[in-house]
Amino acid sequence: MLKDISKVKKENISKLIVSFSDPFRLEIIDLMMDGEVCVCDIMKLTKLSQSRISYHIKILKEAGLISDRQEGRWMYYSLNKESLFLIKEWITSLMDYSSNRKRCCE
Amino acid sequence: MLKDISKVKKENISKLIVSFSDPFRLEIIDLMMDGEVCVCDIMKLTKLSQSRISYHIKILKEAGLISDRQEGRWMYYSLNKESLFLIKEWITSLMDYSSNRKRCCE
DNA sequence: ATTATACATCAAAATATTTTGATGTATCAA
DNA sequence: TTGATACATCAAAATATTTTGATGTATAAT
Repeated sequence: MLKDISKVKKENISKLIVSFSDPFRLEIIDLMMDGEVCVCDIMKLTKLSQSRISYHIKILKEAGLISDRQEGRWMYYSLNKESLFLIKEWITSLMDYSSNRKRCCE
Repeated sequence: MLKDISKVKKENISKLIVSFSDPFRLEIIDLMMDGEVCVCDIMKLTKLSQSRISYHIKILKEAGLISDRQEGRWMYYSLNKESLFLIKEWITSLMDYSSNRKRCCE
């Protein structure tokens, strides 16, 4: 088991991964890779309804995956590199551990 | 938007990430980091019911995240490094893209 | 002040996922 | 060949997530 990644961190990871685990949210994340986006842009590009987008945005925000910035009536959303790094780190540690497997039930 | 990661690949990623996105599955994955495990081990270590474990195992397997190997009555499960690598690659590309953000709505 | 825009929030309905307990199947041991 | 073990599968119930449409709030333009 992972000993170097604390319980707290694992819970963060869990939330982050849940936030990733929806196809529409993946799509939104994908849009954000070109830079900041506002809800209006996401609407134009995805054809999802406004409240539906707001809902998914909220989940991404609560997981800490994206940041927002207000400018007048517009909200700009962008990816949080630190959160992405957390997940990457988690995956990396999984890979490291899984490379020296033992046998069980013996 | 990501251009170098194909649609097909993205759908795989989506399935992989969904398979990650459950706390019990994360726990099972965590157990697998010490090596192969059988359902009996997971039962002992997590106190989840057998069919419940089977259900989650099935999801992990269908996503391609784990492999199985039968030995008599025992099924041994282990993490698939290649799948972990796929996710890692995805995260990496997200990070690369998100480092040169543009502004939208202009 | 009034109206329009951009978005958030809410509650109800729709949908999807998970859990449970029962049953099924294959392997093994006696 | 009988019974036990290890696990898979199934259908129903429980639970959680998502969607919808309506309403709310803040900003901005007239």
